[in-house]
Amino acid sequence: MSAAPPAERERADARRNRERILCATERLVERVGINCFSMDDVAAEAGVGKGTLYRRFGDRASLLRALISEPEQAFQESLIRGAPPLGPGAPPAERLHAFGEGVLHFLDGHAKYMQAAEMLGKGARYSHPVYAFYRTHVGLLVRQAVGDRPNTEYLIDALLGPLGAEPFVYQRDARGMSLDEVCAGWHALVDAVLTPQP
Amino acid sequence: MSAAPPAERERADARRNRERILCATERLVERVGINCFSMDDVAAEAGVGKGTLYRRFGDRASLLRALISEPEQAFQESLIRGAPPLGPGAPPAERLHAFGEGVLHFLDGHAKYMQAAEMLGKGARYSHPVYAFYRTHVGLLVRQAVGDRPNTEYLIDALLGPLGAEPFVYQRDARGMSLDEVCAGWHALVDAVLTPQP
DNA sequence: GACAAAAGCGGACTCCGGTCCGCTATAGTG
DNA sequence: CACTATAGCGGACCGGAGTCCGCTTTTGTC
Repeated sequence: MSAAPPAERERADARRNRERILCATERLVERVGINCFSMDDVAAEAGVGKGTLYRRFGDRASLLRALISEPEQAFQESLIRGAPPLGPGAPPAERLHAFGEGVLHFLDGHAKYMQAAEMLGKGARYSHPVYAFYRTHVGLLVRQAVGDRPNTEYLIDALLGPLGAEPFVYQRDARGMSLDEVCAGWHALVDAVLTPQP
Repeated sequence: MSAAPPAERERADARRNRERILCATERLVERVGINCFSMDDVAAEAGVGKGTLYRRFGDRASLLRALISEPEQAFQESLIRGAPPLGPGAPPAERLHAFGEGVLHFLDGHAKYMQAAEMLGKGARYSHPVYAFYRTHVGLLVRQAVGDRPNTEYLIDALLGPLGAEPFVYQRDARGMSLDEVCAGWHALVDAVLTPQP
């Protein structure tokens, strides 16, 4: 439970409260579910004032996101510097396949948080830096794989679409697809997009 | 301004109030923008009580959706019974291209409402009947075009992904794409998905 | 037209996310 | 250690979405 970057030097009480808040939130999520507690509940459970809560985590979505920022950053790290096929070294098409599978596995483990975070606050998904990061990554791999073609920019977004939390949860929970089935679909989509048109 | 189905027989005052509410909402949207008025404002502008507002339109999202239900239903109608290539008669691949272009044009005209409606209320997009309808339609066309292949279900969702209001607004407003560019992207995506794998 | 059932109405109320601002603890400085 | 500037704290407060329930209007019946 650290999960937030002590950007510069962090005051002692601030650090203490940050950790209290994150622990309290985790406890509440586990106890009553991610949508069944208010921000006041969090503040009370953490033993801090509401203002403190909001000073550190600007809103509910950010608070939930903070709970998974550690594994999320680890995943991003492994895209840039990890072992192939996720990291550099493998052929681009293979890395692209692995990227989607990685995201889907991540979602499978943290869907609750991701979905809640994506659904709060307008247009959260596209305006969040993580989308920009994924977009750059996928764009690079696509161009490495098949060169620059018309509509590449559009196709990048089309590829990223089903890697969002909301579509994933829909496929898994509403359509009853297994993680493997979703991954298989992803691979089919990647193959379709990378296959040259006649 | 009728836009709501008088499912059975509708009481006179109810009808009067429904129309008042819809008109008032439209006026407010035009005057201050879609996100800058409260439900109380609507009730006041319409000269009805808040309870009346909520009795008829269960929540804010439904109210906004009701404002475009007429053209939306017309579009759906033209998919089923309209002239080709949107309606029956054209080859399935062609109909699929036309379908996406139709949706994108519709979005371009009604993005405000669609986006607001999709972003309010959790998971609105996938649980809304309109998604099921589109899904069935696209599924039919894809199977008519290329038969039943593995992962077809996944690919249907992948095709529908970029036809949502949020991705469209992102592409148009954040990425600065023109409607034509977005449509071109859609066609490329359809071609990619329909092209047989080597 | 009188009556009763029920469909519809309206606004007070609750709950919650997010803001504001006066107060307090902290950490450098001499 | 005393002093001070300031980061951090906390809870009263606000505005808005959605609920509740007693009251009013409508409509069908005789």
